[in-house]
Amino acid sequence: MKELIAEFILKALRKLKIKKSKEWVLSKIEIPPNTDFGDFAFPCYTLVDEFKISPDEIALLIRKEIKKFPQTEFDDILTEGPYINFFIDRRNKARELVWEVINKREDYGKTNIGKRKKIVIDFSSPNIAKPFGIGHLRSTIIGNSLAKIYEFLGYKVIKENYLGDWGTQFGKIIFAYKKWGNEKELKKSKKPLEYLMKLYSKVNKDKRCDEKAREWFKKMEEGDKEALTIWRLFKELSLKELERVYERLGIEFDIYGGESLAVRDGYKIIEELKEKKIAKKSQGALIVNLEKEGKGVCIIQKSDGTTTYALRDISTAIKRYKKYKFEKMIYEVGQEQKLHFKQIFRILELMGNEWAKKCLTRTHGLYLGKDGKKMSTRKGDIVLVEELVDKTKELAKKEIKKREPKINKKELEERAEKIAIAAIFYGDLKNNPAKDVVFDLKKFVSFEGNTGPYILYSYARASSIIRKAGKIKKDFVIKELKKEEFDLVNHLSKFNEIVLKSAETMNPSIIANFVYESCRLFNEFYQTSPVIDSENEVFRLALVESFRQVIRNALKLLGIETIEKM
RNA sequence: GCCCGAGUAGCUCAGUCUGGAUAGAGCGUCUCCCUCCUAAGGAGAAAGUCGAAGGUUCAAAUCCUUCCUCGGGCGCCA
Repeated sequence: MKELIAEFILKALRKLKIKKSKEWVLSKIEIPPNTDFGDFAFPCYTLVDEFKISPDEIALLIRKEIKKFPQTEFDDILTEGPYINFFIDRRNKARELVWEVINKREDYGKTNIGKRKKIVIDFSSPNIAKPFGIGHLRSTIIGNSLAKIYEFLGYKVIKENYLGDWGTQFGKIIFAYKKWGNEKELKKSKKPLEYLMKLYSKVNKDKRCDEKAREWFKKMEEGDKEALTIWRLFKELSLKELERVYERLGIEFDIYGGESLAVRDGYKIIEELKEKKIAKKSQGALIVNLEKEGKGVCIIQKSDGTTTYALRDISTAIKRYKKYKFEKMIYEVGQEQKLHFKQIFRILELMGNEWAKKCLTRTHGLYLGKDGKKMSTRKGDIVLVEELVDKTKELAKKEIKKREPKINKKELEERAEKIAIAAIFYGDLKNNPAKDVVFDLKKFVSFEGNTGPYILYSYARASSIIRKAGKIKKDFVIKELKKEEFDLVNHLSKFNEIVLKSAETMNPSIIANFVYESCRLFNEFYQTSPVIDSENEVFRLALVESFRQVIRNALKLLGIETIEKM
């Protein structure tokens, strides 16, 4: 369509003795901000130098020429100030869109640009010495969404949960456990991680424990039996709890990796780094100095001989490349780790790994406390993911009961759970990942406006119409197309380009915003245009069905499930 | 000090990459709409020096420069 417009404009310009290339014209054609203005527009102030008259007059002149050409593609061509606005055959567009969505179903919006090339996504990756707090929720939700987006585009995605299961913090916990804890209490405790957590915060309060913690960590690295037995016990308990949460959230991984698996190969890398003279000794530690490149200093091995997470990350990256030969590897991590990964990628490159440039980070902002400052485990303001889900779920239950007092218990539970998860996932994903989010439970749990429940509610309304109307037919004739109908159609037709853009920018919020806008337009349509028993019933039903399909497809990419009733 | 982010309505944010029509939403405030497919909804109103100043351009929230504010990072935490 754009091509055709460009040709018309070129032809008109030629008549008016102005020379321009087709590329130039194409680059100037835009889509108006509002469908009232038309479907495509050509701005004429781009031609003031050539014409030496006002842009409004240029628009009139060009339009006059175009009007002379025989054409059937456009419903209308109008000028509005300096713009020439083209109106396409909207009924035709509506019919095509609705057919396409209904025929393609869950494949609507899919492409195969990925061609099964591999993308490794490292996400969630919680520190398992701590309970699963909302600090790790962002990575979990965003990473999960990115994985689904790339899969939708035909990539083979490998989802890896790279557990923080090694390091000095385990030394701390072991020390604290040996000093203040015991196995009986740990096993008795319903939430063993909370028990460990108490020990952890106790040990953090006392700086004098750091030395002991490092000693215990050193023992772990040296293979000390007692240390490793305790460590294994903790890891097992953590994993159990984590898996339960992941299941609730509907999140799956292809692989549970972990730093502990990277230690052995780490020693080989130390040798390589020394040999290639990339790393050197400094103050007793082994470091790679990247200060000249503005990337600071990276510590590879501490002065007591223990490994660092930098080393383990390098080791893991190499192992992954050997295994997958990935096209891309994305680390979904907090922004505070940006420098760390810059260092890792650079060191990999210095080691001669060409593929280092295929590694990138998708960094997200932090959840901040109400004071606008970082929330920290140490301050004790940790919010557990399960607690958050439970609280949100309680609220959802209340709302459901208001509307449906007689609902049976099983259905209530299921529906409330899905609403809660939608609220939490959507509440996160609607934000640009790069930005910090102030954590406000009230906002998370809010069900009005731009929220997960609003989306689910809109969907449920649409489903209700379909339920009552019965079968959808495709043999409709659109007599008249209302603005609310076309705006919805027009918006739904952008789904594919939205998915591509969100993949390109690794930003699921683009899809979330698309979903919101779709629902807003649907609700407007819902309010103004009765479906059942209307003159346009067949078309409107098909449109409602298209809306449902697109929302389902889009929400799936965000890791959110729809519900039919609300 | 240096390096990354961010600064848009009272609050929370879209829009900035790729400059163009009246800067959009939600929450909150005010006014309407359930004899009608789910009011967790819709319509309308009030509310903006787009952090500041320069610059580029026919045109700047958007691009460039400088500055200010906030957050994060910067050698043995991850």
